[in-house]
Amino acid sequence: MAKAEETGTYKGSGKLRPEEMIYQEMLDAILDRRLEPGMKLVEEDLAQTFGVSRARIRATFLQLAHDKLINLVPNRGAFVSEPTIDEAIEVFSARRMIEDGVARKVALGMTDERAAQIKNHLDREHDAHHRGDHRAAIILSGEFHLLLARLTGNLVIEEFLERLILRTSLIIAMYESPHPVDCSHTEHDELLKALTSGDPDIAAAEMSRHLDAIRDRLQLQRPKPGKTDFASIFGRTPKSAAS
Amino acid sequence: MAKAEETGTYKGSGKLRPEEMIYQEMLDAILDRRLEPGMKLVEEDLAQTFGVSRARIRATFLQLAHDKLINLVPNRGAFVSEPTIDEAIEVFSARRMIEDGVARKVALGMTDERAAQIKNHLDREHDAHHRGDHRAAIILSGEFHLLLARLTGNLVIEEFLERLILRTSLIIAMYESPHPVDCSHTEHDELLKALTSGDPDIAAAEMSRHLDAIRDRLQLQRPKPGKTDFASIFGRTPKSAAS
DNA sequence: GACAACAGGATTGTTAACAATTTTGCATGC
DNA sequence: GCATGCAAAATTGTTAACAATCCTGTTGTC
Repeated sequence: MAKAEETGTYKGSGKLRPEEMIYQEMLDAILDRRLEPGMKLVEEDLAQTFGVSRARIRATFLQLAHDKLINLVPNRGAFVSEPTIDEAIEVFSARRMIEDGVARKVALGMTDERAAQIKNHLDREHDAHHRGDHRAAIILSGEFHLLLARLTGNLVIEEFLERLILRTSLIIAMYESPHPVDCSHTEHDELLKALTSGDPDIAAAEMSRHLDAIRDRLQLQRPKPGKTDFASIFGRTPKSAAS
Repeated sequence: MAKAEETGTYKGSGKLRPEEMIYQEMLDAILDRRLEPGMKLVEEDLAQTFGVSRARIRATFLQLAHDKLINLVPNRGAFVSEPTIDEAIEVFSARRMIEDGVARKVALGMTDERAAQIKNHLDREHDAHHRGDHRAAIILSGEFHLLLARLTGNLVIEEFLERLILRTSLIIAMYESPHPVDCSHTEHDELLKALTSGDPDIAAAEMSRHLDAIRDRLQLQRPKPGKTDFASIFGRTPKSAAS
């Protein structure tokens, strides 16, 4: 997961491994849309950019491809993933299936200390929101879900959900509605309330509602069947072979 | 997933890609325990065995490591995973969390055709069992769960569960009780009954019960804290520096 | 006899060069 | 003008050699 703050320090002690560093950098670039969906990733160029050999770039590609963040085509190369609408819907559906269970488990194992931990995170979310730091808000929003996964105490779930959240971030970056209406942070408040209610069914229901809400805020219509509509992009009406 | 029958033919048309072939072969070997947990995997040896370069073996290692089937230690090499008891328990817990949701979704979307599809698979399971084909039974048992995941229509869930099932197979291979009591196939019958009941809660409960049962049939005690008990293995009492 | 230092061998990590494939640009013909 | 075919450039796929690291067995010292 991309870090909300102090990006660049890894493992604390300054002993950073180049492998993970490159993965992180490319990850951040993809989620920031500095690398746009569909963009070709040339091995040699990246190798020179990062000052490493092509072999390492290749290994990094395998990792990113495994996380579905890039697309590896034999003999053609690597491309930043362009999740389709169907894929986007599937990711949200998968998250619902898993995070319903997470919510149930967290609700059942709730303690005062854990509630405070969640509350603390919510404060940071609100803070970022009031600062107007949109990017930090998105990242913290993802980390909220990751925190819940961690509270289940199940590393398997945590790791898988981390990947799904990354994919979600890419999907949001790609399909985000132009006028950002991320009222998401208030929904997290509701979620905390449901999680502390003690009723796992309520918690699961609230989680489902929240994930559906995120999905529904996206522009997951289908205005891209076939070829790009350049006419609307450039604000013109198509002319047939203008003189 | 390892194939239950006709192992060796891939993609039907004879156009087999060496990359996937090697992954499959190593996968089968690990699940068969021809490659035992903890065993060192030397790149050069494997490269010669498969007649490919070390680079390809390395790439295959990354895949297997990502699926947690081998362990990659920097500067030391690759080792067949030795899932700890804690990890085993976590995997089952994770599967419960996910497959509860799967069971719910399948129960809600059940049709006669799908029920027949499941029934058909169960017949194959029973058949393998009556033939006494233990290996096929284990594989088919895993594919039963994969079939349910496929019936959710969610590729994300399907792929993740496929990996978890592979891990489970390794865990079973490692912790299986000596006297195989895989009465598992009757449990799958129960599961089908629950899935066709129309009540998602019943389906989820039955799935939980089933997964717990598999786990509880394993020998997940803790008789391995520290070093191996050679004395019991060789049926002797330890002597202090025998003359 | 136990322990530390050291050397040799084995194995992984990395780099660079070469081969195969795809893409691109251009010329040719209709 | 447009499509087809060809050749060159760019890019990926593969191999082999070299460097760095780790393991093992030995030697020397206390």
